[in-house]
Amino acid sequence: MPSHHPARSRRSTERKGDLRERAILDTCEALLAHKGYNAMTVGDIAQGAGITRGALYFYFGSKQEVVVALVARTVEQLWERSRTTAQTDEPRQAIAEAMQRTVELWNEHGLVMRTAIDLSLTVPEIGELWSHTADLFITAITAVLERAGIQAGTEPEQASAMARALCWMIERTFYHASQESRETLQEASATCEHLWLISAGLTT
Amino acid sequence: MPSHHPARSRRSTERKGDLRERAILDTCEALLAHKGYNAMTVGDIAQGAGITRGALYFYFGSKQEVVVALVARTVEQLWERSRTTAQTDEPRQAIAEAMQRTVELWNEHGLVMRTAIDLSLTVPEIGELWSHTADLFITAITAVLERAGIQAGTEPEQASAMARALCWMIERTFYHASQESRETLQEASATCEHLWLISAGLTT
DNA sequence: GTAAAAATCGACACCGTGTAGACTTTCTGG
DNA sequence: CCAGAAAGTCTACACGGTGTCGATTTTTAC
Repeated sequence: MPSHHPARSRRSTERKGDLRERAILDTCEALLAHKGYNAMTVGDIAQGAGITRGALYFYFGSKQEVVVALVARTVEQLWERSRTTAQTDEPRQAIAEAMQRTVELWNEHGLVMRTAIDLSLTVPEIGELWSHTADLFITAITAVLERAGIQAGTEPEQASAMARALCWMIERTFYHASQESRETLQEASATCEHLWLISAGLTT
Repeated sequence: MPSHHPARSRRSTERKGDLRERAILDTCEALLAHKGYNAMTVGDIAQGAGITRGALYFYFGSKQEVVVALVARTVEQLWERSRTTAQTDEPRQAIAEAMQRTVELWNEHGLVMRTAIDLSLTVPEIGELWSHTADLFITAITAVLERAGIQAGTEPEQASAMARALCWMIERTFYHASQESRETLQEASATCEHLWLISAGLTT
């Protein structure tokens, strides 16, 4: 089994299998888009990637593992991006920028993100990945709220709990809106931004 | 096939099948609780209800249909209850009462509600049922916001859109919290209530 | 150029689904 | 009360998807 390349980044020339592995994930993403998780069969993925089922099992142990890898690939991009994004001090601006970034995220990766959310329950690995991602957002929102003067702490009416609720609001709102259209998503974003601003007491 | 009893309420003595039908749904609910939807097999349900797979297919056409019926049964209770609940004019009180009712709802039916949410995508019938339920909530929240002075309308920063976002916030927050404990749910409720109050401009 | 490692294939066993047909139990009306 | 119909139940089967295995071919490394 390939996978798990922790430190061997540039060992020898790229294995042929690495190509296939990517082809499998790409196919999986495409199939997910117009068949959905349940309808998508291991045979479909293999066929799309140009190999047989038997060969696919050389790379991944199951359909679930394929999807876990796909989610991991996407989510790592998210982490990467959020790490390299400039942090603004001014809360109003920070909120606007965060929402803008989130819209882009969902425009680009909405499908995989929705899949991740849907499978969080049934596939523990994905649940892990997604809850870690959510934690990053919650931490960021908490920081903005505190900077805007909301009392720090974990009690129900303090920054931490509020940030969590706002995170879920954004997740769910974007989840639904991203199934519609870009315009819907943009409007949903405006609404969320507005509610975030109000919650932070920044409406004067 | 039984089911579809629109107006024949008290026709003859209760059919034996009605008993079985309820037994099937009860078993399904129980299995859902400690095996989850995917792990639960039609054979499991039949066994739990004291019949064979073949007999179960007399009542329901598939596992999905069983779960749809279970969700429908639960959701009808919700509708029933929300219809018979007193409406309060004073916004602050209306919000407090709504949140209290919602906590009770999730305490009693959390499992089925989470299942409904999870399957909304894959089972259109359930998606229908749940989105209708959400609409009831959104309408109610919208009314409260307007009464509290938020401008009516469907633009991103007006009552309707805000209500939708708040509804998703509550749904998702309760979804997660109800998996933990009653205390967590109660705290989550307090946070949501706080955010709802702030959004309605009722914090003076 | 060759031997080990990587990749691929086809066949198989297993399990869950849904259907069919025969059989039994329960109701209903004369 | 009893015969025919309706309701309920069962066993057996066919199908489709999953995951495994051993044999075989291709690629890579020295």
